[in-house]
Order: sequence, then structure tokens, then C-alpha cells
Amino acid sequence: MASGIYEVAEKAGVSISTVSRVLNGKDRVHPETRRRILGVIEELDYQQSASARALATSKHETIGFVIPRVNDPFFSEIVRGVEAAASASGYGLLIASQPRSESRGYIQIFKRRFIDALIIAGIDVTEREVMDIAARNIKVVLIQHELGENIPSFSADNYSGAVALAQHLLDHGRKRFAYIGGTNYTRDSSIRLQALRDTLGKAGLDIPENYIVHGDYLRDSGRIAMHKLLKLHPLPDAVLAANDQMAVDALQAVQEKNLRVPEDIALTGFDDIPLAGYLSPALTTVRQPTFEMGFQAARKVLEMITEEECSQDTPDTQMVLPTELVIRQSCGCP
Amino acid sequence: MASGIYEVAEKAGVSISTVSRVLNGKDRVHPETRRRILGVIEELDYQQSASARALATSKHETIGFVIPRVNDPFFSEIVRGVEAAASASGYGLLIASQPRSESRGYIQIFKRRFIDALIIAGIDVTEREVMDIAARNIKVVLIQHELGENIPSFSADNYSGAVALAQHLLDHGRKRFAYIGGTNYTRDSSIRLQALRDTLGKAGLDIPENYIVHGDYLRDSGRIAMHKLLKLHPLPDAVLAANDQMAVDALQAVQEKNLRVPEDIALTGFDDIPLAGYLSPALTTVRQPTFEMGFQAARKVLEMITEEECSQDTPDTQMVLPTELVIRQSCGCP
DNA sequence: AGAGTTTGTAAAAGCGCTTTTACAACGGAG
DNA sequence: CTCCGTTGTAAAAGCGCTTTTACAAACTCT
Repeated sequence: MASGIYEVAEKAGVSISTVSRVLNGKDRVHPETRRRILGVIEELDYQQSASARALATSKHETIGFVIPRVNDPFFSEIVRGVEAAASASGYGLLIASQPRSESRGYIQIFKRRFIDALIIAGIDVTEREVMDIAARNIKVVLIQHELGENIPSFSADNYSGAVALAQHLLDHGRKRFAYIGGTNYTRDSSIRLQALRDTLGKAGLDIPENYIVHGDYLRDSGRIAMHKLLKLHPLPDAVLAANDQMAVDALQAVQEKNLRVPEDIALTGFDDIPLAGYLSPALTTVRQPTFEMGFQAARKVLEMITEEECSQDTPDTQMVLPTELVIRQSCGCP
Repeated sequence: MASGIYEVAEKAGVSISTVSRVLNGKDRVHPETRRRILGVIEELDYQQSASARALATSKHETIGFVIPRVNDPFFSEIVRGVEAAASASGYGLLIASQPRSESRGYIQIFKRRFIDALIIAGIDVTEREVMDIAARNIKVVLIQHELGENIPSFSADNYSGAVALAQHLLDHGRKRFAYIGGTNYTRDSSIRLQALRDTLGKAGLDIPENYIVHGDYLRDSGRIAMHKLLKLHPLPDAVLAANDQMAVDALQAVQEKNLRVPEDIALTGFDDIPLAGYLSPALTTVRQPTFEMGFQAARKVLEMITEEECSQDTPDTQMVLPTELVIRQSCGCP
């Protein structure tokens, strides 16, 4: 029966293979024939079936993307970057947004879906899992997580960012540091903590265990964490949160206790989400190149996909993009 | 050659049709055979090819989703709703986030992609465009936009929300209203304006043309709009912005001029994005059921897809979800 | 014990496209 | 005028799966 391409062929009085050649921009088609076919395609408003094409070519022109939360300002900016790069190349974007605990299942599902590549952001996958996916000829790139050298990844320079932040607070004369971490098992948070410790160490300071509390990066967890810190004696005079969201909630917690930021306690975040600049006091934080990470990661997978065709390997990438200290008022600056 | 399913069949000593029947949970398979096949599938870590399956069944288990901006807190919450409903049914989500001007191209591309349904949010499509897509047997549902009765849509009750807001400001004794609208061609903004006018009218007030300025819903456009309003004499004492983002920027503009909100000017937004609650003064606004709209829209398309199979039509839906006045401090409440 | 029914499986025909192979038709060189 | 290299097109073989059809084997019932 009239499978799309067949209808076109019939109406144009040619065979389906000729139509296919036109569709794929191949040569060996008489210009006149091509024009006629194009006309019929227009007239019939014919659209190729993506699945048939994918089945025949085993190219899907779609990249998969897994993140913990789409609605998180940090991640949604990464999404934007990925989307921008993907759509610029005519690729579609299949998104799965799932809490870390469930994302495994998602990655599993992606193995069978219509994707040429998978970008995994902010999820602690194992090398084995990645290899497993790669074995199905799906290119994998990681964002904000690093694994072996053969797995391309794009991360922000967390260490330097945290060092800059810590140093800045030291410059303000702060002495009693506290840290509100993210979920323990996430690397970013521990890298930042390490950077903080190293920097304090150089200044002859340290950070006691009970001045380190853990949140989960999400709304309200900063408040809870800060409440714990506010029970300590002496009170910390500088609190670094592992991300802006927790810092924001921590700020509210401080203000509710009628303490002042930055006078009593300096408070900083990490990420530079839009909200950070609107608070009072505006939040001093570290800008992460979120859009850039997404964009570059997508470019990378697209490159991997086309390289495959030309079978010319380029060295794998482990990109660390620079972060930037964003000084506002919550650190004590005017 | 060893097409996945064929390998499984061979190893299990059955034909591929039997494997297929097991895969699709059909009966007419001996329990013992089934177990054996399942074992082989496990052992080979076999995954069906989604495209082959889609081609054979013309079901893709994927829904497309177009929005103006993924990284906008308003829309990303809708995405979360859609994602939640889709993944709960094992459906994938193909997202295109494009500025209004370019989204047409996107919708075009979706016509040929692997989707069973398309959800369009916050984009002014025409009935013709929707019909065009529907003609390809792709179910369409609209979010935050309404068309003919035969096109299901999910919107927030903009009118009532704006009325509640206007009334609340009237109750505060405000007299000189101004409005910061969204892009002219968007319905939401004009509905809200109409609601404002109607409410003021009942109180014997009105809103002069030059007290209405237009932004584009995006960052900074609220600031520009507010600057215009601040040049008016007399100054407005109540400014309603068409969304929170513009209200937030407008707030900064007011504060930069050393005027006070809400004392000098009451200011309200619309949407209730997370940021609204963190400002000082916290923003009085109207909560939109964003997650709910996304979730219900996705449920609806999923329902439409399955109904198709049972060919039992349900009446088409034009859902208007309730909005809720969220009173904080920017209106003048303590 | 034979006829009818159910059950388990195989074989084969697509789904709508791409791609390879084959083959006419045409043109220029010898 | 024949031979050979082009060029334009058709025919056919997949891609990996689902689904229909067909049929043997195993049951039921009288």
C-alpha cells in the first residue's frame, strides 16, 4: 500500500529508489527528475518516517540526556546548552529527569531507545555502566562527573572555585568556617570541601567535624543544616554552602534568628543561579559555566557521532571548564 | 545475520516469532519455553531495537514537547510535570525549547520524528498548524493556549487570578494602577489585563493607556518597563506585572530609585516561581498550577493514545485549572 | 477410538525506508 | 559504426521487529 515514499514515487512516475536518492541529496539524479520529485513531495506534504529511516541507517539523530531534576535552575541551564547544540545540528533531545536513585533505570531504558548518544549530567554512574552503554554503540559523555580517561567529560573547576571563595572569606578576616555539603556520595561537594580545607590549612586554620553538615542540594535542606550550625558555640562566622539553593535557605534560617548576613555570619553559595543575585544581601558565589558545559558536551557527542563515520579517532576529552568567583554582598563586600 | 532477536531465538532453540511473543507478553507460549527464552535474553543482555519496533507497530512510546525556554522556572516546572507523567507510563520525552519565533520550524520537525503525541506549551500555534500535525496521527494537547473545542488544552485560570490580585490591591486602598504586560501577541497577558480592567471598572477606576507598558516576560524587561512607569506623574501606587520575572526586575528598578515597595508602590507578579518567595519584600503573586498543567496534559495525551486503540472517543477537554492568590509582602500585607 | 478443540510454535509477509546491484540509454573515442 | 565509460533509473535485498496464517501436537468429549 501507499507507503509515503511509494506514493511520491508513483505520482512522480519514478521508482522509490530515485525518490530516496533525492531525499538524501545523492547525485546520479537528473536535475529535471529531481525537481519534479521535489514538487510532488511539496504537494503531498510528504514527511519521511523517522523510524524507518533510523532502522535502515541505524542513525537516529537524537541524543539522550539524563539529569536529576529538569526544574533545578542549575540543571535547566545545562539543558539549554545541550538543546542549543543539538538543535543547531538538527538533532532531537530525549530527556529523562530522575532523582539519582532512579536514574539507573532510566539509563537502562535509554539503551534501547532511539538515541545515538547519551549525555549524563550530575549523576554518579560507574565506569562499568558507561561501558555497557557504549557497547551498544551509543556515545557517552559525562557532565559534572569524571571517570576513566577514555570517557569524555565536562566539569567545572570546583576545586579552584572553592579555593577562591575560601580565600576571599579569609581576606575578609573570617576565622570560624562551617560547610554545608551536598549529599555525601557526590563528588562535587567533597571536592569543594577539600578545597576549603586545603585553603584554610595554608592559613593555619581548620574546620572541625561538627562544623560540617550535610544537606541534599534541594530546597529546605539548607535551612535544616543552618539550624544545626546555629546551635554551635562559638557560632561560625563564615558558612559555605555546596550550592546556591542551600545557601538561600540557610540565609533565611539566619535571618529568622535575627542574625545578620554578612555582619554576623558571611554566607556563600556555589553555582550562581539567577536567584543568587536577587537576594538581600545578594549572594556571593561561584559561577559555574552551566550553559557552556551542556553546549560543549553536546558538541562533543555530535563530533563523536560523525567521527565514527570517518573512523578517525580524536583523543578523548576530559574538559574542566573554569569557574568564576562572583562577589556580591553576602561575603561582607559592600 | 544475527539480528538481536534472531540470536536469542537461535540460542533458545525456538523461532523468532516465539521470542517476539514472549517479549510482548502474549500468551500461547509454553511456560517452560518462556522461562528459557527469558533466561537467554538475560544472558545476552538483549535489548529490543526501539526503531524496528516502532516501525513495525507505528507506536513510538515517546511524546514530543515544545516550549519557549527550558531554563525558565515557569516552564521547567511544566516540563517536570510532563516528564513525571510520561515516565510513569514508560514514555520518553523529546523536548524542543525554542523561542517563539523559531518554534514553528520545530513543530515541523516533530511531524516526522518518533513521536505519538505532541504537547505544545506557551506557544501561539494556529488551529491550522495543530490540524496539520493531527493529520499525521499525532495527538496534540496545548498548555497555556486555547484553540477550538476539538483541541484539548490545559490552562491556568488567568482571569480569576488577575481579578483576585486586583481586588486585593484595591482592598489595600490602591488607586493608581499600572500594568507591565508580556509580549503583546500572547493571550495570557491580555486576559490578565482585561481582568484588571474589569475589576477596576467595578470599583469606578480605570487604567490609562500610558500606565500600560509591555515587556517580553524575560529577564531585565521588567526593569526597563518599570523605568518607564517611574517617569509618570502621578506615580502609580500599584504595579501588576504579567509574570514574576518581570516583577522581580521591576522591584529592583524601584529600589534603585530609592522608592519603597510596598509603601510607595505595591508590586505584584504572576506565576509564583520559587524566586518570588525569597525576595525582600517577598512577592505577592498568583500561583499557577504549572506542574499540574504539565502532568495533566501528559496524562491526557497518553489517554488519547490508548483510546485510539480502543477507538472509544471521550469528549475533548478544555481544562482550566484554578490559580491561587499568594499573599506575601509586596502588596502591602505585613 | 474418532472428531473437534485448544495450545504451542514456525514460516512468511510486511512496516517504510536505504543501499547495492544491475542494466538500459547515451556520448565520445577509435 | 562499434566499443567502452558515463549517467540515470529500477529492482531487490535488507534493517530488526510484529503479526497473521498455518499447522502439528496435545487435549477434550462422546
